[in-house]
Amino acid sequence: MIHNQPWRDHNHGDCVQEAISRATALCAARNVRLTTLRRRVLEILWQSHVPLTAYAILAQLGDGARPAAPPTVYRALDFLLEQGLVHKVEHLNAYMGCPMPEHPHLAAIFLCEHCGCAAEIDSTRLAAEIEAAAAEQDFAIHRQTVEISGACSRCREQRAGTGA
Amino acid sequence: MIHNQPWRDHNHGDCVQEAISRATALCAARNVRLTTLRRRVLEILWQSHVPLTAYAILAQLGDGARPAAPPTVYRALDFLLEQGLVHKVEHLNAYMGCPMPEHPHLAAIFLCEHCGCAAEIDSTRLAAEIEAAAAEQDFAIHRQTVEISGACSRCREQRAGTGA
DNA sequence: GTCGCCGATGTAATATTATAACATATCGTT
DNA sequence: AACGATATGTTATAATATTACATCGGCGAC
Repeated sequence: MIHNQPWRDHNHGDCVQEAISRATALCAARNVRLTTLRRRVLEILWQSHVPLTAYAILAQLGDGARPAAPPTVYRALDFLLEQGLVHKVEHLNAYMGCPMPEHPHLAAIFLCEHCGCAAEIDSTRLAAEIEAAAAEQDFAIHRQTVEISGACSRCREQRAGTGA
Repeated sequence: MIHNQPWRDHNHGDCVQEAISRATALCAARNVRLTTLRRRVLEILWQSHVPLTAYAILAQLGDGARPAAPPTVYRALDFLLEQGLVHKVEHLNAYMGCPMPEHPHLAAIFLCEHCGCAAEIDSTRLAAEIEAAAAEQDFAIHRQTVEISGACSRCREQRAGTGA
């Protein structure tokens, strides 16, 4: 199942709104604090489907005068990662909002190298294959990363059109 | 298929020897140069099944007097990565030798968080699932990363034994 | 209420990972 | 030997992330 296809038209306001309301509900249910700072970081990440580096977030956190310091954003990211509200994109050393944070899951992330967009899919079969491989060697899974970089359909169409 | 299970007993000398001889043959066949420096880096990586950071390699490259400079090792790694002789482990910002460098392939890497060992498996079905997911959304794959961190069988047995 | 605790944030310094830019050396060919 | 191409050395710096300690702010105990 594909959870978002940023390279297809969509009402992005819905993405943002839903992400924030889910995060709010989830933190309330878990009795953890989605503070102003943490919510701001989450909002910044949801401004687009392009993953942002910690320092890109920092730049936006600065209140005009001076930018925030690194630990500020790394701590907020730590919290959001723990709660499953964001994923780290290892290929980019960047971070993105998770569209389905309610339950832990295998996040397979497709990354377009041209437009920078990231889409997360939830593939039951992919997860099952990994679990099977782990079971085969008696390996206890703690954390998984699946990232696929390449060219999304929209970018490929555009490039095909220009003969590129 | 599991290509190496470093947490099971094995004659590690065989790993090293085979890796070097395959690399040598492969570079000869491709008419690219496995220079002394590049081979040394590959040998350092094959000293164990624990992935090494670039700076850990650097420290070993130093000839006693002063350590080598970063570009030295990063350039060697670039070459080895291009030739498929090593993989980057994104979870660790580290590098490991590839046991089957002859053909490009999906490297699914299992990482033990206790002993540090890394094992690469080649799962046809896992690769097929990823290809299917990509095809479904008309995505052209360029690069893939699959990493599973957790506890290997040996470490789990040991910890079970101590009640930990 | 206010005292004290604890989690969250601010701040300064520094560690770790990676690259850019340019100089020098080495190899293979002519 | 002269040359071009590839590889390596060297210096500086960029980009990513963490440590350590100070301060703030909410919240319960009393």
